[in-house]
Amino acid sequence: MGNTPERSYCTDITWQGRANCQRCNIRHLMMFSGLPEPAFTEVLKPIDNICFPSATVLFEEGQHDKGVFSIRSGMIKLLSLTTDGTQRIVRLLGRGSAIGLELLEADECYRHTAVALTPVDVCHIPLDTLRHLDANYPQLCHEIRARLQEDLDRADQWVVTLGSGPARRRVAWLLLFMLEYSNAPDQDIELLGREDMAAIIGTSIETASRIVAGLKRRGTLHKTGPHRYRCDVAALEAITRQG
Amino acid sequence: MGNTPERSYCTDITWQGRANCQRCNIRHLMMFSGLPEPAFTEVLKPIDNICFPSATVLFEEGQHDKGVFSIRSGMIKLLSLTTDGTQRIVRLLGRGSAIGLELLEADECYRHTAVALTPVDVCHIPLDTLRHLDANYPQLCHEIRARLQEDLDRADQWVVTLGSGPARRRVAWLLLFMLEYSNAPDQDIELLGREDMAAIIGTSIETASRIVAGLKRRGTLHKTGPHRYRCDVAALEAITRQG
DNA sequence: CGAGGGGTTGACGCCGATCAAAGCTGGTGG
DNA sequence: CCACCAGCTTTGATCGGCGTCAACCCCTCG
Repeated sequence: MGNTPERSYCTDITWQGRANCQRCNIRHLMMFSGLPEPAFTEVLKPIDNICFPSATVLFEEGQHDKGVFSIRSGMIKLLSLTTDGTQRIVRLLGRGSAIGLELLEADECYRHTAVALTPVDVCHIPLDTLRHLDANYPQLCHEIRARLQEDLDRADQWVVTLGSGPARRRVAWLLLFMLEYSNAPDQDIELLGREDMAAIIGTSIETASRIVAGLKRRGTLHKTGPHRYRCDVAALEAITRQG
Repeated sequence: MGNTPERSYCTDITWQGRANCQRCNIRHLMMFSGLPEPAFTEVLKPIDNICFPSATVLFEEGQHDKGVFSIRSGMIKLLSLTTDGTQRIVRLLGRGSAIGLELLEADECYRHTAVALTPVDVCHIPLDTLRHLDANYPQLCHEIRARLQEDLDRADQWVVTLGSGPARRRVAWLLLFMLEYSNAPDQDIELLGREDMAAIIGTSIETASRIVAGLKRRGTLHKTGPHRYRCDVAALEAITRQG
């Protein structure tokens, strides 16, 4: 309860407990940002703020009733299994995104498995709470709809950019997306593991590795820390165009 | 104004004019199905029912202000251009689907180009009309949200099934989707042109052609009319699993 | 029935999958 | 603080699948 309660309450990675959406310092990014004050007090209690370590499975495809998560920080992958047993990553989500909104529709079960790629800080909203708000505050439906539209745009973008063309070009797109998603201050990103990259661009692990290794040799990727690399954006964009 | 006005009014392919949503014989499938009666009279006039021949471009990526279309019959493809100039088809849509809902979000421009794959019968809803209804009838937002969720599910499914694995398997998936989308009474479908198939599964035209030709030879596809083929569903599902 | 455009097929080369092995790197415990 | 280990990354060799270019065929529509 010092001078910066908004920050110390829930972006502290060690803190776990009741969410305080009114004070939330990234509230403008979150799903409830447009709700009137009464809705906040009404809804405050059942919403939990939780931190999970990297690699935690938040939920699995086909499950239900676990509720919706709103991401405060960190990155989460949504994946499905293909008929040959390998995983395919369908979307990457970060700060401000919500996952599990599909529970609001009739069948009430998750369409994907959600796994943390980094330590994540999320708010958990029980389905009943969300339904209640959804029924009483029309503004929330618009907010959710906008998020679905964003997800849809992103999914379509993946089909177009990561779903065709030579593997080299797809890697370039992926790196550019990572830069964008992580809001990198300079042009540093934390590289994904090769297995995840392969599951995103739809190639073998070895191919992903060969291409990344090539980019490093050529200086397009320059190491700045453990798993961190600075990207030559111009070079990546060039690959995006020619191959 | 005979005995079957619902049918003769607007499923007649030669008729063009005012939409009559109240009498619409596929109204239960359409976006306005949940609206109260006053909303219908209020909204009736600005909505047009239109038929377009095959290959018509309904709108193009980046345009705005043309409004939203609700599909009464026929099939429409949504496509984007890749960086190398070839088209990539992102989604197929048929009866009951809406296209252009992205206009409701802030930037108000289409994300894709929409082209009729067959003769289509659509209702055209001006953006202002939709906005007005959206603001006054909360039920409509839920209806639209459900449609976005469906589109999202379909987009994700495409990434997983049509975005990886050998070309043979992708063609099998595509044919199974076509069967599902077209609600084929028996297991007949109208095959797409090879260029469209290639743009959906992300291969060259020749590869798509070779695979389809192979399926014909093997009897998995059996000709029943011009461009029409009966599918051996079991065989396609087998390909889906093994390759 | 006749033209035209899409569909099919062949030959060839390259990209990327696969299998296998070696090199790094970060984390752990002495 | 250093050595070591496990898992991840990188690299090599080989092979099959798919893209490309080109020619031919056939079906569809007028």
